[in-house]
Amino acid sequence: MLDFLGTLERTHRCGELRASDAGKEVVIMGWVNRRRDHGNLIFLDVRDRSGIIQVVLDKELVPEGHAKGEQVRPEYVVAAVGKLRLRAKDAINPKMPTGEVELETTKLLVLNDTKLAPFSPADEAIANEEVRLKFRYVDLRRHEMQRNFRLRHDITLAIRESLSRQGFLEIETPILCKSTPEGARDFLVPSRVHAGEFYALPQSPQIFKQLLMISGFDRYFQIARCFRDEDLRADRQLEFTQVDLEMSFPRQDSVFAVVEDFLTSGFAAAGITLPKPFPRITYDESMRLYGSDKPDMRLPGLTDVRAAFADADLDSLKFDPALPVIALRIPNVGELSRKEREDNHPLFDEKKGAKFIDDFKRLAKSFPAAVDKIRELTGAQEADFVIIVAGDPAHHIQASDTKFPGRLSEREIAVFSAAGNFRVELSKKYADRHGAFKVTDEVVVAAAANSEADVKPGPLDGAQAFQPIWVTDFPMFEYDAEHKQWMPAHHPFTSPHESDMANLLTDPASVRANCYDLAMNGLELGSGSIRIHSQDVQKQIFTSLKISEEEAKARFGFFLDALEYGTPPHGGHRAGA
RNA sequence: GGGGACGUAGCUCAGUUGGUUAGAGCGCUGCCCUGUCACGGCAGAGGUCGCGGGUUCGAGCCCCGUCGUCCCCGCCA
Repeated sequence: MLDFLGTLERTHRCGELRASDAGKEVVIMGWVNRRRDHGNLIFLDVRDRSGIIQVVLDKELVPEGHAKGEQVRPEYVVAAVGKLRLRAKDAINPKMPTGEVELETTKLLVLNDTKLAPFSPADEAIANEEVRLKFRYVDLRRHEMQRNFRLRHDITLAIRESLSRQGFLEIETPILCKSTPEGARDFLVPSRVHAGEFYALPQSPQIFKQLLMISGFDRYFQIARCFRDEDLRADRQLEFTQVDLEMSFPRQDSVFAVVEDFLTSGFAAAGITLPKPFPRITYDESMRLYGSDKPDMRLPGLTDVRAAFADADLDSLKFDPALPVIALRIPNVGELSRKEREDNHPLFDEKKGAKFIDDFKRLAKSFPAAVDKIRELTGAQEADFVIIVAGDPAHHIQASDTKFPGRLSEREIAVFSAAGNFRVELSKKYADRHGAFKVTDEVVVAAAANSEADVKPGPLDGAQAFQPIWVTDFPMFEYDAEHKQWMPAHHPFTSPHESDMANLLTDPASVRANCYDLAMNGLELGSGSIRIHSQDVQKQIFTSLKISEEEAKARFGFFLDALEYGTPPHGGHRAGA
């Protein structure tokens, strides 16, 4: 028989109770996490979103309460009334935040019973995804899930506060809308009124936010839901959330300052301190130093050691002398056996037209002078694992050899990125040995522990663990070999560098974009650009993309019209949430 | 669209070369227990080995098909 709640009111959340509350008359309500029945003495762990408190039912003192405690099972909903008391010294549980106290119960109400779910929120091992989703409401009772939701709330609140403080207005944009030509497949919603026609769900608020700038809202942001009907991955969902923003009259620096502020605020809400301002690197430098446009800077970068080799050396090693010779080193990996090295071979992508030498010892025997020089250039220690990556003349990839002053050719990029990918794969594989990722794990664990308490301890220094960096000056276009045409690397509204405009038609590969990514630890956190605000430039871009006027009109018509009605210079950013 | 792994008790999983009655831990049910906190003790229930077909004297195990789940590639401007 269930009890009625009546006029009883909760006085505290379970997890909030501390030694300083001892002596108080307390009413708590929640779910039974575990029951420990000692016959005449029963302990109930009662749980709500704040945590767990031990409720004691003594048959001698409260026979009715004890009798109810005997019927109670895990996940029953109960209310317990009584006096909070300090536990005896030898009964203190240092593993629980509430472990110094317990509730000496005078009255126990059973508010609801439960069917037996296939798993319990108190379980250590978690059930498979399918079962968890079917019983989502039970799964979400788990401490870890409650903590994640809370953390997300804290972070988005901090982001809203930061952006609002910086003069941004949060504005919602339509969900049911016209299909816009972005990269992914649209989700479609059939229209009841217009049979046979469909609404599309937005892949991002890109067009809307640019329209808002044209409308004079000046600074806009939105924590926006985006929809893309593409195949899933473990870290990719059909609907996801972005922090989306756009501002008028921006310089690139002003966008960076805004993003750095909301991001550091968000991390601070998770108890992690990021140093401001974030470092910056151009796309070309990033390719040169990390072989990637989203560098992971927790480990040493790449070193071009071409100069260490005489031309004759390169010839006998069958390295392409026109391309960089790259040393990549991963600290403290130690010496690898031949078998271990062979197991690593599949991690290297030979299709990029590059080859490698991973037997540094043998290289030292044949080319001692070169190896000395490499050690000097890379600062490699005895215990470091060093691999040489170079262009393979036998494996020429299809690429133009055009080179621009101070910029990388496609073929160079191919070698750098082959080395960069290898660096990342090997870093993951030998994470235990170099230990550079461990710092991150430790900070994450510590931050998670912080977020469990209502009052957070001091912030953690995440400077070593989380290394954000701006990557700037991306190429404007990428060559799509399959369709034999130039494609926008970002999107077609990204503005080109003013100084590169002259090459738009003659030499698309050389044009840099006012476009930037924010990378952290080898992941892309977000990206953005300064947009095109002039109809003129926009037309030139379409021309170089070989998009005809009719086609442009059909695909972006209303947006191009809008550009003709007083569009301010504007730019923005979006970041995954 | 392509590739891989998996599917055995409510949950997490083991099951050897194809061989008698398919196991463990947790959970569940009953009984005992006044200081536990992943309480403990005793007893017990619980299985269409995803499904269909085949090979075999004999299939959880081998083969074919099928369904489902997860992961990866393509895809995600």
